[in-house]
Amino acid sequence: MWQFEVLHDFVVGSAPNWEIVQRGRAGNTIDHMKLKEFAKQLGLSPTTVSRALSGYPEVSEKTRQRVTEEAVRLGYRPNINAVRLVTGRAGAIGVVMGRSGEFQFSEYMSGMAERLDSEDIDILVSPLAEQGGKNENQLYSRLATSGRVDAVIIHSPMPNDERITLLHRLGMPFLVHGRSETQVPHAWLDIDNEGAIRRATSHLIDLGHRRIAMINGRAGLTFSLHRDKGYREALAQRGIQFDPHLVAHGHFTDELGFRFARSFLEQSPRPTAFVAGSMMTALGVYRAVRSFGLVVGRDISVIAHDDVFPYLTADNMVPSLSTTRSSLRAAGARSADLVLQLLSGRPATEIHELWPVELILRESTGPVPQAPG
Amino acid sequence: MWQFEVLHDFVVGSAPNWEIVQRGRAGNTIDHMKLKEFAKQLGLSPTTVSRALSGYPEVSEKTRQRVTEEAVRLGYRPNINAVRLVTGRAGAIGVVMGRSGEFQFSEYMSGMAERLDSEDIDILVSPLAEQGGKNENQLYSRLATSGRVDAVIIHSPMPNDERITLLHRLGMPFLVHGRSETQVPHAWLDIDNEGAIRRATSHLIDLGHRRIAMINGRAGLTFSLHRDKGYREALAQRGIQFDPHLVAHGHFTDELGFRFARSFLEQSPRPTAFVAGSMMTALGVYRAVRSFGLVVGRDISVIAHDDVFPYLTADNMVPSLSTTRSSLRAAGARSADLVLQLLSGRPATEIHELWPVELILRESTGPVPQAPG
DNA sequence: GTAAAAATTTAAAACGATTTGGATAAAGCA
DNA sequence: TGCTTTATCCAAATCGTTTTAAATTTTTAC
Repeated sequence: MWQFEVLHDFVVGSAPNWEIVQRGRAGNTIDHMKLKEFAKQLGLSPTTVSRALSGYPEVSEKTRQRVTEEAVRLGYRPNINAVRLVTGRAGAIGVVMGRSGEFQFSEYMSGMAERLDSEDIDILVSPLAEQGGKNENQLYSRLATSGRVDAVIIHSPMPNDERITLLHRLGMPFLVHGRSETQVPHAWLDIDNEGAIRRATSHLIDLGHRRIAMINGRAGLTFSLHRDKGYREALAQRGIQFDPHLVAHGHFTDELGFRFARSFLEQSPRPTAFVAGSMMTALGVYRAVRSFGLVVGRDISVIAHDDVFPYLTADNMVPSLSTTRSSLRAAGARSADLVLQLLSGRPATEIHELWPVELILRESTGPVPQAPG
Repeated sequence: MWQFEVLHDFVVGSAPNWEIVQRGRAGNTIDHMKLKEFAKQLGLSPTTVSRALSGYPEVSEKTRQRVTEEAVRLGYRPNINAVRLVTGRAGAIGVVMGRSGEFQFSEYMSGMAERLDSEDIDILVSPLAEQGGKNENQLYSRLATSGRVDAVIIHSPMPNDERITLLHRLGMPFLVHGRSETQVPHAWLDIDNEGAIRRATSHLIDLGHRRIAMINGRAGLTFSLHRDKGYREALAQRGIQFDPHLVAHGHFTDELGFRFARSFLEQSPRPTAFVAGSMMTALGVYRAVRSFGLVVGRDISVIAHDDVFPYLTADNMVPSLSTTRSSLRAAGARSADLVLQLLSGRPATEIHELWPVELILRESTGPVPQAPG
């Protein structure tokens, strides 16, 4: 065994709060041209200028042309905070980031950013970092009533998600990334987790596997339930008895993938195939399989769900990993799109989108070995 | 070889822009109590109430007590957009998210969120997604002048980073996560990349390694240069000739880790040790080493830099991975802290923080094998 | 050529807070 | 007590837009 040596600890200091430094109007050093001034330079009234820039019809095309051109030339841009105050719009979509800091998060966000690039809308990541039920509700409530966002995106919903009821009651538009069974009408975008896992499981059964282990997401979340359902359906269709000892729930980490996989492989007879919840989980499963002196793709088949990350691809694993695949980035982009539709008045009840999931077979899946165990 | 089968494609529709639906004051369904109303209920003037809530000294403690209590009871909260307009503060810190969507991003953000939880400040992720130099400047400029943020955080700086000059010129407070060599004074928080890699490399040399390959970050970025410097220094100290054929630059993906490592291992004599830029890179390196029928920790030593991710840990790799380690989450939290200090008036020139990096030795590093090549 | 209709433009009133510059009440001092 | 100082509180101005309601100009219709 090698030496375990810690040479340094890093130092994290503390700091004073953001105190009031100077009273009086603060603001940035940058001083913009104001509407009044700009209008005067154009020889127009502020009203006309405002309308011209906002694209209202009461202004002649010739004037609008001139106004927009001059705005660029003189560098006039409306003060966003004044606009927000008077219109009541915030120009931002809220996303709540949990303390756990999921690695999927940035991929989804990046997709959103891609779509919002052309709009004048920001993403507000709200540091509502508390965990757990009650407090979390309070925090969503604060976000919704804070006036900082025009809409909110809810992630990882549960079948009966209080956040949905809450936001609906508060009249805050929101999109659920995932699904819920609440009666409350709500817009959602989800991938077909049930179908994906059903197909993956069926395929494994087709290959002769009978003991198929399933490493699912956190218990209680809708997508975990859907995946569970798909898994059970596939088994039931082929008359295979469901075995609760072959199912586990938890965060998508390599650590849990490893631990769960190991505990499954210790069983006798051991499973001959795994359905893994994420790429990280799959890494753990691969490691566990190897630690038993077994070979993925020959002794043990593995299918994992892949959200398509640029930094970790199924094709590159050894052996290459069979996956159910759906682009999280695309989902992020489309989510942003749907939120914009929501804000432009499309009723939430019309916004339901279920994406099919690809099943891509690679080297990690194969026929069940002749003499298992 | 297994079948490669695509069963479905997902469908991404398009959508109309966020058009003007109804004119007239929009706003949310939620109608808050207003200051005037609230003040009247208390029998006080708006001025006093405002001051009481903002913590100014001109109000008696007794009154302040009453005001804050009643505010909670009656649910009064100042309209944030009115506050923003009048104070000129935005109550948000801006972060620009590149189109590439680094996996490290969410960990850093999560750290920021942790620190900002107690403050009334948001993180604004600006969908300034364009790539490349010129355009990116424009986009930073827009963010800085938009009035949407009070400060900006710059990531992955270059030694002579235009963004720094730009933000300084615009008078927008900012913190550099990383370092730069610009003359422009600026606040920064960085880890000691040079020292970390110097130490890692030295350690490998101590173990007898002479051909040490280095998979670095993207070329031109300050931290890549620092790491390069540390690497070269370590070699120079021991009189080992620097070999440019043993150095590569690129994004931190398993793919590049694999490809670079393979190309190095094809050389003769081949390297006996690797310094890898990130955990993902390390995954690729492990894979490449195995693909040559070699064993990490015996034939080939590997040290990688670890930003401490909850979902992928060095201890769990097989063999466990020796790392230079520094918590990105902690850096995020501290960054938020420093930005708050900056906003409260602490001069940028005083805010320079260099964090030492741990070197943690595990199983992936060992003495150079007797008959290499 | 004039009246009515349509197309432009505008002055002034919001939006909801903070801050200025005073006013009032309470406390301190001779 | 009377005067000054200090501790509280307040009315009105301000932040920079959008929107209302009304005024002007231009076009159309007869």
